[in-house]
Amino acid sequence: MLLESPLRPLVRKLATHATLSDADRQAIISLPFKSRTIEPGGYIVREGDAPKASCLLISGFAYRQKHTGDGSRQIVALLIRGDLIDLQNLYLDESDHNVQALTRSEVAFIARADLQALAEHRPAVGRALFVAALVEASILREWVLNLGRRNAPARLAHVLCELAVRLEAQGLTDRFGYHFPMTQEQLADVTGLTPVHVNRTLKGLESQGLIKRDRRRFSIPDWRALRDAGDFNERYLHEQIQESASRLTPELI
Amino acid sequence: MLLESPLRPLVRKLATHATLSDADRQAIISLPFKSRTIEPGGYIVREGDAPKASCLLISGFAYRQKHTGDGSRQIVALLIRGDLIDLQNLYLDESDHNVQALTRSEVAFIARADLQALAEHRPAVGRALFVAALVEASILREWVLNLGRRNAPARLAHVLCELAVRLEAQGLTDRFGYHFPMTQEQLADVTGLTPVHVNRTLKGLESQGLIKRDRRRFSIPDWRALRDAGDFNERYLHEQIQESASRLTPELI
DNA sequence: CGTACGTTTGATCTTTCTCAATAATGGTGG
DNA sequence: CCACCATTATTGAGAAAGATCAAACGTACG
Repeated sequence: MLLESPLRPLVRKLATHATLSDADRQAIISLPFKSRTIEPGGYIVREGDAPKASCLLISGFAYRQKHTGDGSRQIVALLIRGDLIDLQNLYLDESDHNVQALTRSEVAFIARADLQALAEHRPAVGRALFVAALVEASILREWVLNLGRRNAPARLAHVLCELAVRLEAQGLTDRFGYHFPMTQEQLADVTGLTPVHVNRTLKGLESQGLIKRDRRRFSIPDWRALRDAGDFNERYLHEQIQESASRLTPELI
Repeated sequence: MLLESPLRPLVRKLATHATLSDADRQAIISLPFKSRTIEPGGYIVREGDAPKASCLLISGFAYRQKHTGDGSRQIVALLIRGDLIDLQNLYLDESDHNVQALTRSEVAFIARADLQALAEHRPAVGRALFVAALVEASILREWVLNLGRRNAPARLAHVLCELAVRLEAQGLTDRFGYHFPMTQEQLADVTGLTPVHVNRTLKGLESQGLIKRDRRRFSIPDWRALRDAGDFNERYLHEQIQESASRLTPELI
């Protein structure tokens, strides 16, 4: 029924938060789109852009970021396969932040009008898109809490937990953990810290046995311990799928 | 045409981000609702709630907040007249944060089904609600940047600038400034600082002539100076209304 | 095998927090 | 109107988390 299509990850993403019939799924997959490959560091959206298309991430990783006037950078969202890069620009006419590829990424561009039409004709899809926007806002609220009220070890642990859950929902983890190719400098921009402090903190988490690292691959030997260290409660992710007994199999890398 | 109604502020709010016909406006104002008064500190929404109604702030001030496991608090959004308190709960089934009244507030509760129906039958209204959610996310991104990458004086200045712009859009400023009845402790929970540091920082801003204070009333003698100090650029608020020549008249309190 | 980029480490400095006390302020009952 | 109380604002002194500066070490890759 559902043929393999580049838009499959979008269906999977929307379905983690809302209910979609097979017809809805088929309609999404049938959307006309143009696919483009973006190299690491390449911009997908620029602040101030007046975009004509809405886009989504088919493969790879990306992030949203903003700069202060003096040039320091803050990453305000992490995007993984299936995430809508440009839900903002479906109805807003000027982008308020940048989106940059973390790895080589495949991006599907869908005309605003097509997506808007689909949302109107298929209420379930419109609702799913709305829900996606609401979930994104929920994640942002948790990030505000993370930055405002947690110290460096908890902040990092929290981000690593969030990634574990979101990547798992997209089938991007294996029993050894997950690969997330972010430099420590970028992790610093996620957590509002300096790269030096990220380095020391990461080593601290590792020495406590809360995480294991091998290059940019992370594994979580004891999910509960990391969750506690990061004060992580996945409620804010609003994922419908049932909690699996074990998150990541606690094995060595 | 448009009778004075408790739902008027909602129309005004939605119209700052999207275009609504008179019929749309009338339809919004005609929504059935139940109004309730909440005392300062009272909860309007509690984390974990499964709400049956969506609600909006008719008068007064409120804020969204979350707690960490060890009990410290972070305010993640400020709500003023006309703001939708509960857009989340229009389509999500479990609240991920608390909403608490800052002052005595009047809140209108609208049945989820009614608002959902309106959004479906009147695409412009549905779009306006979607846009409201997107703008809220945009503000959250700016807050993440604010908390992650700005120091205490800039953080506070930024919050005061945002309030000036948003309150002005709702007609809640006068030429002397605006009244925003938040304690320094609450301001600390907004900015991720401690109350003591907020106090010192506020005094610092005042001694530099960037703000004036009288109780919980703020005035901005030199808009440009405060905007620079707070690294504030109102793009992220996505307000359609034209920039007025002067923000707040620079006069004494 | 050299270059560029990322990671790690050390030493020192700043911002912000913590703890503690004092001063205003607003509201209340007499 | 006044004394009293609770809450909020202010100030000081010392401590701590995280930033900054600087250098060395690894690793990938042409």
